This record gives sequence, structure tokens and C-alpha cells, in this order.
Amino acid sequence: MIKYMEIHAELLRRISSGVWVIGELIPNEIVLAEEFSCTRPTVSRALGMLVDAGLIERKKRVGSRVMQRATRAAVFKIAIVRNEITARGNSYAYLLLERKIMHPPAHVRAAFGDQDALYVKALHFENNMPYQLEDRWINLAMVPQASAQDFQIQSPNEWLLNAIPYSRAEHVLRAAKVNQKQAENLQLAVGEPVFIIERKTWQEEKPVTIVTLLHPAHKFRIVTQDVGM
Amino acid sequence: MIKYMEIHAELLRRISSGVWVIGELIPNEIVLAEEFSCTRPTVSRALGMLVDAGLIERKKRVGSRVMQRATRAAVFKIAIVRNEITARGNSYAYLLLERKIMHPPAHVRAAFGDQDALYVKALHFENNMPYQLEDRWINLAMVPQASAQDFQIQSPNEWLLNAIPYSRAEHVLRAAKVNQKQAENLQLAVGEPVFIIERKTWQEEKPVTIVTLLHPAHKFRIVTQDVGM
DNA sequence: AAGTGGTCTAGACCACCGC
DNA sequence: CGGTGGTCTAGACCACTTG
Repeated sequence: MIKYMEIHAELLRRISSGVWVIGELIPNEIVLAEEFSCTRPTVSRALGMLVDAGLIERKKRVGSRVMQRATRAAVFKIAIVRNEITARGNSYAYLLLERKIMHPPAHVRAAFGDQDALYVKALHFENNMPYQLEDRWINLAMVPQASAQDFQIQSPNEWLLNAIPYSRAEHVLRAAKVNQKQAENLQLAVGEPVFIIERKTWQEEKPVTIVTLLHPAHKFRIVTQDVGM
Repeated sequence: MIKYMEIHAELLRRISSGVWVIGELIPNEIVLAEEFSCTRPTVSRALGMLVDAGLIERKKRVGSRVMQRATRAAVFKIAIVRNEITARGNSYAYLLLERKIMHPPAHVRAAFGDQDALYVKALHFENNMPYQLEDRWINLAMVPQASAQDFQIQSPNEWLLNAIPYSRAEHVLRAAKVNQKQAENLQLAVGEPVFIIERKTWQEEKPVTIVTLLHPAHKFRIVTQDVGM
């Protein structure tokens, strides 16, 4: 129904089915506009989407060509842990383990600067079994109102989402063996594998929080989808 | 310089800094067009980008409002393993372990149908240490020319990227302990953690290949970035 | 110089949906 | 009914890059 989407879909088909070969110039925008009985800006919009997806390259005075795909981009969504669990129809529970304002370790100071920060450790349960161990530092220079929160009922995760609704984040995903302390919290044997998400969050380029999320490996997975195709 | 990007950046700032509150209607497009001294389609384009990023909701007859962010979307890129390793300045090596046309297990038959498929197992080395164990099924109904490939020199990963350049994929990311056989291949002790990527690939809705990629946990991580902000 | 992309304007038409 | 968004057209101007 929407013209630029139709055009985009058809061009996508021509690329993925090999009608247009990698490295080859595709017809210019005027020709495509005639073919699809529309104006050039409409074709241009469809081509722009293909550029965003990394499928073609457009060059003035030269034309557009199908690109060699060097990397595959995938996207995944991270929900609030409470919603993730209840969406599966399971019961959710939360337990605060520790909350303290103190001098943070070097890797946190590197982001926040050399000042005290709020440390919070908490557990999230699915069907009364530990699902996620949350280990978090909060930058009090950015979120001073956090020092008035006790985090007994509401997890820092959810509280922060309301206090700092929109922020930029970077994640590191990795696997490891649990150490002694983590194993006790997660009710695992020492050395069992965990899936770890490390997240750093900024608001307007200033660091807000650094969190490490540990999940028992057998209970956690991330599912993604290609972007663009 | 580009007007709709400027407008997008400014609107983003107003959302992330809290000038516009969650749930609140933002000025309508005509008002914004006047403010930014442009026409309505230009404003509309900037708003469209905010919708794509999941930051606002637009409703006809009502207006646009800042949305409560329920999930965080992150994107990561997966490069060809050879490029990933050489980009770090390290040496890359490849070794074929097994190649056989045979009747696949149930989870592969569920995707490919009940027919023989090509199984390939191979190792990718970084600085002469195992980095990735590739365990792959190839759908010969989709890629019959794969049966003529011996995969002694070129990995199925790279070969497929040329044979089927553009395809849709889904990934599952998880962690686990290595079993006996995998541990031997990866030169790990049994029970060590591995980071696993499972990828299914389609071309025009038809399954092409199913692959499991195992990485020693201490050598592998995925780094992502937020989309939209 | 000329052909290609990239963007914007001005205006239009329509769909949706609350009143 | 009328106000909001969503899209498209027709035309324009400019930037870039090759010849």
C-alpha cells in the first residue's frame, strides 16, 4: 500500500534473489521512478532504506551499486526483567541484597570520576528460583535523588527507567564461570556457566549507571533478528 | 546540515533531557514546521525516525506523544570470523574436521524437511589457538552446488556468503558448559564455559543453513550499541 | 560540463478517529 | 465534521564526482 515500502520490498527481492549482482550498478533513480510510476524522491526514499540496511552504496555522479556484505547486523530487545518473566507467565520476585554509598573500583571511577557512588546488589527470581543477579553502580552526580531510594521494593533497574527515561546504552555480552560468592547468590555450584550482560548508560554523554547482570546459563538466552532483510 | 537530521537531534534532546515528559503530547507538525522554518513533510520525516526508534507514538487526529520505553533495543554486528581475527592483528587459521552428506537430526529436519543434508564441522584458530568451533548443516535443496565443495581451504561460512550473498538470519545467543567432544576440539577442560551463537539462515523464506558456533568464553564477547539514541 | 544522488518546498489528497 | 498524521507529486536547487 505504501509506495516506498513496496519499492523497497521489490528492490530487496532483486538483491537477495541475485537479479542484481554484487558490485553491479543498479538502474538510476529516474529509470526506477519511471518503472514504478512515481517520482524520484519516492524512489530515493526506498534506496535510502537499503543504504541504512547496508545493502547498497550510493555515489553521486556514479550511481548505486549492490555492496558486498562484510558483516551481518542483528538486533535484540532487552525488557525489564520483571516484564520478561511475567510475559512468560511465570512468577516474579525481587530481593535487595546490598545497598551502600562508597568509593567505587577503578573501572567505575574511570567512567564516573573519582567520587563516591551508590552500589546496589539485588536478585530477581523466576518461579522462586534465582534468574538474574544485578550488580550496579549509580552515578550520584547524575542521579542524586537515588540516594533517597532504599530499593527494598522497587529494583534500581525499574526506578532508573523512570528517573532517567531515555538514555544511550552500550552492552557487552559474554559467558563465564560463577565465582564462589555469585554461586551462593544464584544457588549454583561453583564453576557453573553464567551469561553476563554488562551495560553502561549515558544521558547526554554523561555516565548514569554501570550494571552487571548475571544469569544461570541454562535459564537464559537472547534471540535476535537480522536488520534490513 | 541536513534539516531533518537537525530537527531529529533537537527533538531527541527534548525527549532525553525531559523537556517533553512521557505521555505528554508534543506540538503538532504544523507548529514544529513553523518553529524550524521548514515544511511539514520535513518535520514528519524527523518524527518518523523517532517512531522507528520507539521513542514517540503518532496518532491521527490526536497527535504525537512521548512513549514509555518498555524495552531497549541493541544492535551488534557479526563479521566473518577470519576478518574479525585479522582485524585484531592476530593470525587466522582454518581446519576442516568433518564433511559428510547424511540424514540430519530432528531439529534440522524440522527446518529442511526429511532429506539428506550436508554436515560440516570445522575449527577457526586465532594465534594458533582454537577460537571458534563451527558445526553446520547445509540445505542441499537450496544450495546443491555445496555438494561439489570440499571446504578444505575455504570455510563453509565464507563460501556460503558468496553463494547466497543476501539472506535473512535469526540468532540465539547463550552460554553452556562444553561437553567431552567439544572440549577436545577447542582444547578446553570438560565443563569450561563456552559462548554459543546459533544461526538459522533463510533466502526468500526457504532455509539455507543452520550453524552452531562455539567460542571459549574467556576469548569471546559481543559489544553492542543502542539503536535510536 | 554534465549526470548522478540528496534534500527541500509547496501543495495536495487521503485515512483515521474523536467529537 | 474537522483536525491530525502520512504520503505522494512536481519541481527545484545543490553537491559531488567523473570526464
